[in-house]
Amino acid sequence: MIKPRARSTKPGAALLAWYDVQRRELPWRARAGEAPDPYRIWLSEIMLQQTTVATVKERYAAFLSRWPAIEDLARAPVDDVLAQWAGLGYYARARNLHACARAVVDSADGFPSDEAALRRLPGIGPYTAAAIAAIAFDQPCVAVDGNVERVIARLHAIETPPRKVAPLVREKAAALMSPARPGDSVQALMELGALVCAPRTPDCPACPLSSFCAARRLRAQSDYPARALKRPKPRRRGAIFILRRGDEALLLRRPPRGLFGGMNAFPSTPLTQDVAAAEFSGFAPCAARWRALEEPVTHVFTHFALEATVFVAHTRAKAAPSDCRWAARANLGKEGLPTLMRKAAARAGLLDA
DNA sequence: TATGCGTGGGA
DNA sequence: TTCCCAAGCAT
Repeated sequence: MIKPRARSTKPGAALLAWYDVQRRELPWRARAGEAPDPYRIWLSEIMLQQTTVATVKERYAAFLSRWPAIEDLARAPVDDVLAQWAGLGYYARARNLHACARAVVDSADGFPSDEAALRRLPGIGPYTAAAIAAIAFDQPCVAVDGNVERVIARLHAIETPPRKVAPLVREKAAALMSPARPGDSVQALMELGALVCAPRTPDCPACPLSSFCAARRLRAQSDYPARALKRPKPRRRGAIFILRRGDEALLLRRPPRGLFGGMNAFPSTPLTQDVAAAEFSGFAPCAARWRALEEPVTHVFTHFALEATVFVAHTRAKAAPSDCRWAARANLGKEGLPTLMRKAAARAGLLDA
């Protein structure tokens, strides 16, 4: 008795057939048969770096509405772009986005379609360069993101540790690409990872590649991809200082780099360091009658958890301490504060929580 | 190459 | 509560 052959189709073709039916309508995604807009693809790819589709959907619409074309974005002051980005995190993305817009608009050739040229632009790394080249320009480039790595690692039961797995994943992903439809192939792999081959509970019965999947044969889907060992997240303490001048002005500063680089922030202890309560006063922006609010604000970053005591003081001084500026309280919402700083402002009763 | 860099949601 | 992690990049 000959076993019936389940693999009637090649995996790459099965993947595309699945994508043609199951693909989501996304604001930045061209509909079938429509030409993609490189500006929109690029903007979405930058926003989507380490950020969920649900979050990006909301922010993308507002961003695109404000700057409909890359020339508009290039013309805008970088501070406006950062303010619009506030709350999205990883603020270097916004600085690089703006720098990239200016570089593209200043160049005679417009938006590059070549992976290598894209890779040279600020904020565009290996994944994003390949994704833009494939999706916006239909070039045969293999974009490997977290989704693709997971799909491929399971498909081939790859045991290679995460640090060294990239070349193999890339090779296996390339084998799934359709030469006729590179953009759709790339998106299909990512879509499969997002909708079916999910990190925790893959829906294998719904997967077009299930009959090819080594991890499924081993009944060990959750063992792939091999995960890096995690280090415990340090807990740090710090203080945030909110100085009020009368009822109309607040003291803000912009950290030049690092955490919240370029963003508006209240003066604080160096938040990436653990600072004991006894040391707080040494970091206040000026001498004043600082009053500590009862409940600290807590915030969890990628690499540490913070508990910050919020201090408030009033002053009548006109001059702002060095590195700082006065901002109208009424504009606080528009200034574009990072989420932690919004929490602090809310705790002080200056913003709605 | 290992680390720093935000935030929000789901299990 | 805690953990995981989401279309990564720069240095």
